[in-house]
Amino acid sequence: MSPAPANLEAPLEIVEPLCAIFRRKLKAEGAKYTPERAHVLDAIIRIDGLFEADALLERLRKEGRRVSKATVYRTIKLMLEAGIIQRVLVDGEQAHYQLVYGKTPGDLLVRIDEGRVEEILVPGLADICRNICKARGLTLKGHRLQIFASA
Amino acid sequence: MSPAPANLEAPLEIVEPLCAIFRRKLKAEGAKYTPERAHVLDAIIRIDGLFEADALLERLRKEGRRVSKATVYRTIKLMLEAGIIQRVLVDGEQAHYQLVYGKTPGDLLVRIDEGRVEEILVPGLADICRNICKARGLTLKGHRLQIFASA
DNA sequence: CTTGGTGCAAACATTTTGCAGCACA
DNA sequence: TGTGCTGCAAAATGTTTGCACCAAG
Repeated sequence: MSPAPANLEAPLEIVEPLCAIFRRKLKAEGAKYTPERAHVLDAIIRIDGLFEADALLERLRKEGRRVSKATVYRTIKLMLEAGIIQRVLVDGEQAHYQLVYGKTPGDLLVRIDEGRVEEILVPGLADICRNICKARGLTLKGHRLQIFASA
Repeated sequence: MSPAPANLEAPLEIVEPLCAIFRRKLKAEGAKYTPERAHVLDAIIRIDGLFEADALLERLRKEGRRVSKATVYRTIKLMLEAGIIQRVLVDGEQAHYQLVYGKTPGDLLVRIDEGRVEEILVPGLADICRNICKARGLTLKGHRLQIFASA
């Protein structure tokens, strides 16, 4: 799977509902917007912050949605391709994902003492990265910053 | 396993050979500096940049060292604890590691078009992170930055 | 002897895939 | 009737662990 860079530079249209983006993507490749996919998207939208495939499945089950693990993973992959969510690497154990609302997805402040992860904005960082790329004749495609801190 | 933050603030003694650091750590907990562990350390030292457990094992095998997968993983864990190497999250597939020479381990420039990863230094970034932490009453423990770029 | 280390193979956790049956145009 | 979707279970990865045997003090 691809590196899934955070903070992609291409800004998205903000106003269009995620559901519409997803449906358009599905339609574009002859796929269907099924109830299961709707449930997954719905659950993701109501999660704030990061989520894992596992937790997402559990949550769906708790809400009475009968969705299989396979469908969750398959839907996650579709939503990654659609640019609705992106992969975030937090630890080496499992993949974490986060919703990409029109906004530039943020940098992360990781509290290593309590394990919480907070999304923050580091002003000027994108410019710093852009300059580094420019100095090498490269184009910035995104960045990912994690700050580790404790009390 | 713990998050393994990069760019730890505590500077290390630079001059002491890694082998000595490793032996001291092993001795401190009644463990032994075996030939297998020496071979793993030696191979890691000669790799420049990132490596994966898998590739490390393959390399050892090619050099005629008969080391098992289990020993490679176990040795990697020991070296993580000793602070000789650290885990870097590059993609969701497998763990990557890099050697920590007395230097502060650098930030990463990831060429998404060709898959190469280059270690770079982003001046001032540690200060930016420190200020963000300070503003929240937290102590900076490290950071990790990946910049994604293409030609 | 006792302690720790090794290799192997089995166990694990996460993610992907093959397949038979289902749903809907 | 064909196309895609689903659930299930099996497979595929990457990593860890249990165990029997080996080596060194």
